[in-house]
Amino acid sequence: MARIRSKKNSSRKELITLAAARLFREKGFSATGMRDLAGDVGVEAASLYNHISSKAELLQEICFRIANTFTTQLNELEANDTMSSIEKIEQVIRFHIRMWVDRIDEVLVANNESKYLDEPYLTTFYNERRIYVRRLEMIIEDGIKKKQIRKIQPYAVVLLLLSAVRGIEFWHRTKKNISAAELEDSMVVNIINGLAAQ
Amino acid sequence: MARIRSKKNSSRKELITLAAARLFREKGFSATGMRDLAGDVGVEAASLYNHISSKAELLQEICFRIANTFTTQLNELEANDTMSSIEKIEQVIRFHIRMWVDRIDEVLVANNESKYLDEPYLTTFYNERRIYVRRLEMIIEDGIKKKQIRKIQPYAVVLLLLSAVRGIEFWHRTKKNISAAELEDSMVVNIINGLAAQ
DNA sequence: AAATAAAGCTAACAGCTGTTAGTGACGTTG
DNA sequence: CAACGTCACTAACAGCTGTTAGCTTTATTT
Repeated sequence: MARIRSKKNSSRKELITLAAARLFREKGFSATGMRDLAGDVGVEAASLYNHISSKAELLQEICFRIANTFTTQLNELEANDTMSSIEKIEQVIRFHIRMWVDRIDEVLVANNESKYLDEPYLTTFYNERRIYVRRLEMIIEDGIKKKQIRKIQPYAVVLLLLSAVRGIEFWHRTKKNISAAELEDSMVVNIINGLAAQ
Repeated sequence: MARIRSKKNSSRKELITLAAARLFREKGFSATGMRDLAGDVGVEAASLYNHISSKAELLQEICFRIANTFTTQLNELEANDTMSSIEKIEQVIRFHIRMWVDRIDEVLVANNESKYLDEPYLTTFYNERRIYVRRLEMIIEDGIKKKQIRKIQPYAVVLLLLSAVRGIEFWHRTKKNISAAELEDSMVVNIINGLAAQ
């Protein structure tokens, strides 16, 4: 029987998924072959199928794992009613930056390669993302209503947040001499200062 | 003989290149097949080769045409010594926005698909882009020296410019009810105001 | 009208794509 | 030791890839 999912098995699949994320990010989903991936893992292409069921599944795994990570964090944040809107936004920004720094491969694949998801996953993924952005807007709207945040277009703010965080990628590539923590703090300070009322 | 390059010929290749830009943008370079492209143009795949010499050449054409367009504009701007630094930056921003609005397919391909260029084109392209960014920084440094621009990190400003303009894409997709001219003006006002000294 | 160039077509290629089938080696458990 | 699950291997597949060769049709020029 052996119903216990062996540690070897799950860590092997995990290793393959992370290697796939790195390759999909670097070369793009379509340009990455199963033989490339196998070579990276140190195995023949056919052997991969002892652990995964298809190339498409790898992309799904990467994209939805990231989507769920962001959604879960937002769930916890929304449930917390002791934080002000500004504090919530600060937590969101910190979380985005941390994800960008720690899990850059998966995040970039979810951003840039998700268009290669098959249906119905493609539609599901885009819906989840749309809802996520909408929920961020609602936090900001709430903050404006409570006069904790300057009166501005919530959608524009979300846009600013997302593209500011996106800028980290460049920064991260060129200025290696700044630590992740420093980066996080200085970004948060800059953005939050621009938002706070008065 | 007939040494005159017929209008038909050049416009046919142009048509193919623009269709390629649209497909490369939509589906990515690797995921776009010559049969897809041919279908879009209304022709069999083999017939494309009466006008172009390879798929790779199409990507080169798109990327370097865009690179040259930006570089040429910057050349003219640098040669002009009656403009202040702020005015020059304003012209740069306006140009970027106009390119983003008018030639979105080609610009996005040059941004996102250039990694699929073969050597030596890949290296050449990245070098041109690096030099372009460096030249923008120099305009800003010059403006700081002449006290026309606030004292800030030039590299950060260039980053801001480029990613702010990038945000237009989202905006453009969602808020169709604002004209390109309005968009350009409001973006320019916002960015320039943040930069000017005093 | 004859000649020539431009641009389409079909058929086919070699190589690569993701994936399956079948086999055997290894290590753990009964 | 026998049985079993895990996981690697080789060989092979059908379908797709960019591209070429050769031929024919359409348009332009002399």
